[in-house]
Formats: sequence, C-alpha cells, structure tokens
Amino acid sequence: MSPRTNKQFEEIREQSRDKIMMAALELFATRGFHNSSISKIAAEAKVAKGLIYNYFDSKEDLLHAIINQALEEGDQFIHEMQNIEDPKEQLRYVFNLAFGMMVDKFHYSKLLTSLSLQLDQFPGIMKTIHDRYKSTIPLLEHLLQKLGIENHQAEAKALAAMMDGIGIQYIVLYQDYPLEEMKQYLMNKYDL
Amino acid sequence: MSPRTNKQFEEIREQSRDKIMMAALELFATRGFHNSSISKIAAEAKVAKGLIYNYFDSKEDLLHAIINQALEEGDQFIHEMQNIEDPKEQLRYVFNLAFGMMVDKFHYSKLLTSLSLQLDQFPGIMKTIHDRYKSTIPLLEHLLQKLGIENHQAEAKALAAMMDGIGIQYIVLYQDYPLEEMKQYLMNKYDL
Amino acid sequence: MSPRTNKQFEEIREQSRDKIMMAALELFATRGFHNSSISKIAAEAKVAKGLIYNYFDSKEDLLHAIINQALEEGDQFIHEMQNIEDPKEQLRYVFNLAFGMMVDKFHYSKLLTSLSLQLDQFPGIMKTIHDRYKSTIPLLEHLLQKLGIENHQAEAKALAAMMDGIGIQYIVLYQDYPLEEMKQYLMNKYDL
Amino acid sequence: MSPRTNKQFEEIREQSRDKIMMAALELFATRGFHNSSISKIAAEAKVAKGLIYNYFDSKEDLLHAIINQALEEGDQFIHEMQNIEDPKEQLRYVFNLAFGMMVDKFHYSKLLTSLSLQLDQFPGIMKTIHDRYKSTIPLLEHLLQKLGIENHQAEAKALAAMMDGIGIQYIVLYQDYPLEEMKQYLMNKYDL
DNA sequence: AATGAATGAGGGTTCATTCAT
DNA sequence: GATGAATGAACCCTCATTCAT
Repeated sequence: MSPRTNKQFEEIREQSRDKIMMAALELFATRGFHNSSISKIAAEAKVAKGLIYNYFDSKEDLLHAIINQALEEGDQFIHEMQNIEDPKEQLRYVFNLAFGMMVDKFHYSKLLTSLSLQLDQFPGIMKTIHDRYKSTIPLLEHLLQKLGIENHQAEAKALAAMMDGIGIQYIVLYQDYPLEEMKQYLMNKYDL
Repeated sequence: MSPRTNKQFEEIREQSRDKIMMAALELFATRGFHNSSISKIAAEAKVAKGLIYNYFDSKEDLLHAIINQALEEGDQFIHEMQNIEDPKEQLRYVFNLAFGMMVDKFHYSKLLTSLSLQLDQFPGIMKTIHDRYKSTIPLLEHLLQKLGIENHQAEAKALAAMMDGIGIQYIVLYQDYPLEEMKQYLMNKYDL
Repeated sequence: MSPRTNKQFEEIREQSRDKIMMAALELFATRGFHNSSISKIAAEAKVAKGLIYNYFDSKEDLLHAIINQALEEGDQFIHEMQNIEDPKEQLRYVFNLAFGMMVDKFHYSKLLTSLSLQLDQFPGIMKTIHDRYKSTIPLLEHLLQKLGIENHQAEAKALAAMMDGIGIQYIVLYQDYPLEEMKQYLMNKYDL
Repeated sequence: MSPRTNKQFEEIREQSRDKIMMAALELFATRGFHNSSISKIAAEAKVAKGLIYNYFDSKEDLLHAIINQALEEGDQFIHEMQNIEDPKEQLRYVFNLAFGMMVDKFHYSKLLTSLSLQLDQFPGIMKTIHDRYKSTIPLLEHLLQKLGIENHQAEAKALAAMMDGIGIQYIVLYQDYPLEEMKQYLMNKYDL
C-alpha cells in the first residue's frame, strides 16, 4: 500500500539505533573496543551486521556516538547542579551523582575511564576527554571555596583525584570494593 | 670459530629477550595491546618477527612476561620498604617511590593501569592484578596505624584511591598535571 | 479522488523508468558499472532504492535495458540512412551521425565502448555487441563500393577501425582531442 | 640452521611477486579490475590471500605495478625504435611491434585499453595514460614527415586512430578479426 | 507506485603464528 | 639463535536485493 510515514520511519530508526548503541556500549566496556567486533555487536543487538552501517559511518563513529551521549548526559547533570544554591546541597548532589553514576552507569563509566587511558589511539575524542578532565577541577575548587574550605585549590585537586581513584578501584574490584563506605567517608569529611 | 660457551649463549638470549620486551612495553603502553602488532614490535626491537616466538609462546605470553616483570620490581620495592623501621620514613619512601615510578616508569605505569580496566579481556592476568589492588590497602592501613592516624582503615582506603587517581590523571593530562604539587600536598598532610 | 486512469499510470511508470535509466547511464559511463551502486543510482534519480526493482529485475537487467535502448536508437539511424539514395549523401549522413553521437551521446558512446572491452563480464550482452561490430563492416563495404572506391573491402575495414579509434581517443582525451579536424579529414578523403 | 641469504630471499620474493602479477594481469584483463577479487587472484596464483599484501600495499597498488611494468616495456621499444635510422625501417618496426604486441601481449593490451576508458575511476594512473596517448602522435608525425608524406600531421592522427581502432576491434572480435590483413593493408599503404 | 529499513554474502585488508632454511 | 616468506582466520565495510508498509 502506501509507504510508511516519516514518523513511522523515524521511530523505527530510533529503536534500531538505540539497540545498536546499547549492545556496543556493553561490549566496548566489557571487552574493549578492539576486541568487540562489528559481528559481535550485531549479534548482541540481534541485528544484521550491515544495518550498523545504516546508522553509523564506521565502528569509530559508533564509539563517538556513545561517548557523546555519555558526555551530554554528564553535561546535563552539571547544569542541574549549578542551579542549586546552597553549596552543601551542591556538594551532596555531586557525591550522590558521582557515586550513583558509578553504579547505574557502570558501563559508561568504565568505557570512559578506559578510553581516557588510550587517548593516543583515538585522536578524535582526545580533546573532548581532555577538556572534561580539566573542567572538573575548577568546578570543585569553586564549590569548596564557597564551603569555606581552607586551601581549597589543593583540596579540590585532591578530591578530584580521589573520586577518579574510587572510580577505577570500583571498576577493578567491583563487588569487593566498599563503595558505600567510601561515599560515607567523603560525606563525613565534608560534614554533609 | 670456537663454539660459544653456554654463558655467552645465555647472554645473547637475555639481550634479545630484553630488547623485545622493551619494545613491546613501549608499544603496548602507547598504542595499546591490540594496536601493537608483532610486526611492529619486531621492527621496533630491530629483530625478526619469528624470533619473538623463540622467547615467548604468544603475543599474550609476551604481555604476561612484561606485567610480571613490572610486578616483581614492585614486590622488590615493597620488600625494601618493609625493612625501614621508622613509619614516617616508610611513608616518605612510599610516596617517593610511587611518584617516582609514575615519572620514571611511565610506560609500565600506564600499561598496568590500562590493563586494570580491561581485565575481562585478559583472564590470565586478572587474578594477579586483582590481588595487587587488594594487597595494597592492608599495607597502607598498617602504616597509618603505626603513625597513629585516627580512623586509619578509612584513611588507608582514601589514600589508596587518591594515589590511583593521581596516577590516572597524570597519565591523561601528563605535562598539564601538577604532579609535584600533589606530592607536596600529601607530604604536608602526613607531616613528612 | 478519482482513481487514475491506466494512461496516467503508464505515464508515471514511463517517467520513473526513464529517470532511473538516465541516472544509471550517467553513473555507469562515468564511474563504471561496478562502481555505481544501486543506492547511488537511486539518489541520482531522486527515487527510492526499492523502486528500481519495480522496473528492473536486477542491476544487470538495468544495464541491459540501457544498452538495448542505445542499440535501438542506433538501429533506427541505420534504417534512416538506408533510405537515402545518393551514396555520397549516405556517407555524409554516416559521418554526421557518428561524429554527432560521439558528442551528443557521449555517455552512451563511452559506456558501449567500455563494455565492448569487458564482454567476458557480461555474457548477456556479448552476442549483441559482437553482432553490432560485425554488422558495421558490410554496411561500409557496400557504401564504399557504391562510391566506386578501389579495394573497397579493405578500405571499409580500415574506415571502421579509424572510426572506432577516433571514438576511443575522443573519450580518453576529450577536450584535447581535435574531433572536428578528424571529421574534416574524412570528409576530404571521401570528397564530401 | 643459519637463515637464508639475502640473495635467496630476493629470488623467492621475485618469484612470488611475479606469480601474483601474472595472475592479476590475466584476471584484470579478462574479468576487469573490480570483478577480480583478491581471493580469486590468490587462488589463480596459488598463493595465500595474505601474501599479496606482502608485496603490494593494496589492490590498486598491484594494478599500478602491472601498468608500470607494461609501460616500461613500451618505453623500451620506443627507445629502440628511435635508434633506427631509415624511416621506412622505423615505420616497419613500429607496425611489427604494435601488431606483435596485440597478439603476444594480448592481456596487457586489453587491460591498458580498458583502463583508458575508466580513467575517472583510477585517478592515480590518469596522467600516465593520458600522456602516453598524447605522446604517440608527435612520434608518428615526425616519422611520416621523414617519409615525405603529404599532410603528415593529419595523416599521423589518422594512423594513430586506426591503430587504436584495430586494437580495440581485435580485442572485441579476437579470432574473428583479420588482424594480419589489416597489417598488410597498412604495410601496402606506406609502401613497406 | 513508492519507501527505506533490513539482510547477509562477499569484498579488501590485517595480523598472529608457522616453518624451511 | 635468527630470518622473513607464507598461511588463513577474522576483521571492517559495501552493496545487491527483499519486504513490510
């Protein structure tokens, strides 16, 4: 009969794109980018190999799409955080967010951390991730300053390092890592 | 043309093995394991491709050898550390060592951190690295306890996380990262 | 909303078919058959990929259709030529036609010449093109005989070769080729 | 024992390279470049697929190598021709050479002619073949001038076209084409 | 008549590994 | 101990073709 409407097509596309990105995210995070073949991704997404290229120009383009999605989500949270007025509330929000992401978005978190260490191999995302790293510290500095913390500049860097370290240790040790304990430690430290 | 003695043979073997491991380490660290072909390693080591298989069973075996070498070196340092009596001296030694390694053994450090995040891909080294992560904390706990630090258990975990976080941020940001400043921060914190 | 008449349907069909064939002709001629994907043809024709299969069984079938169209046009001209009585007029007609086609039907001309050299790849059109080549010479022979040319059999073959040679050189060198000069040369030679 | 000498390696390389180029030449000429897969070439050459990339960077590089070999051979003959003093002898040499090549180097000849018509697809060889076409005519002009032929410039172009035309017709009709007769026709025409 | 999402075979290419010397 | 030619599985990607709408 008559062909599908544009809207129908868009819905179908959205769904397929998502299926592929979800499958790729999981594989990239658990097996690594180079170890996750397009075939495996397609199988995981229950989709034909060729279809992936209907949505992404290349395997790297698929990776970029995933990363950008992750970063956009992150940007949104930072935005929301900046709408909070009380600095204590802000820091509590940051901790809740950061620890929550480690758990709920484990794959995103693992993939991004992994890629951070392989930036030489992915020049296309180098700047993006570099910038992300650099932009975190001023944010924390400002926050700690508002909280009246002494030596807030050094403390911000230390806190940033600790957060990253907790992240990586949680990724490596997972079930064995006392994530909640670490969160409490920080909450206490900043009297939240 | 007198035949070479056994000792000469062994020296030659040792040299070739070393050349290969050095070349592989650099490539693995900078370009990643999957991105470093045996051909490239052989070229970098100025050695024929086939020779690598005289010394290592497989590419993964070569990786294992490198990791074990790194870990053995680490073990040795821990041993030396434990011979120091004064706990302050001990902690100073730990910091000097850790920060020194980040700079002097940058490739080792980067490779090990990278691999930590890809353990699923290398089940052969999973346990080794897992154990390494887990064994660090009791060491620090003990040290902080001897220093009379309150809440030494939580503090040890926090310190371990911070050290890892500093490591990863230095790897990512490199020249832009204030490594020395972070070291001073820790030295001050523990009054060294 | 009255249903479309049969005639209207047929017109629509004809138009779509034509659009597709024109697009395919241009792509086949400029980029080659194997380098012109159905997708590109559809895009060029501003038509959905699937529609092409409403009109043609396969990509090769589309090629056949184009070739046959070209050959039919050629047949028609030969027919018209044979209605001319004066042999000089006939030859003049042939030259005008042949040189005119090289310019006006450049793509047809290029495609057919190209395919002539790849007949092994397209057995379906082999006989057709073979026959076309063979049928040209008797025609010219007859013509030159009527013009009273000595040794008309050899001259006909030579003329046929020269025409093909001019064609291929024009295709290769295009703007750099003195097509008009060659035409004058032949007109003079046969005193037209 | 001891590894092969450099000379042994070179011989082996030469042989394999040649096998591959021969197989590729035949396939490219008969089935076309895009229709000759690396797999088929390897099978024809009785060699593993991967080996081809030990000798050529890419499929196109393999094509370039074949073309350059062909053109170099051609250059050599032109050089030899220019050492002949008597112009009649020279022209006879040209005819013998050209007609001889059509038969003895049928595949080369077919491949080069085919590619001439697909230059848009192979920008890398465009200039080379263009130049080859353009350089032929002055050579013939000079030759016909020395032979005292009237209107030698137009005649040279006509002769060049005829040679190309004979070539293409021989390629298309092959056994059915009176190649020898055409050669005699030309020999007579120029009184050789 | 028309759309374009979906399929999967097959293309070019890379690379860990083997082996004769 | 050392060489590098040779292998073939597996990679990323393209594309003719099908089909539900």
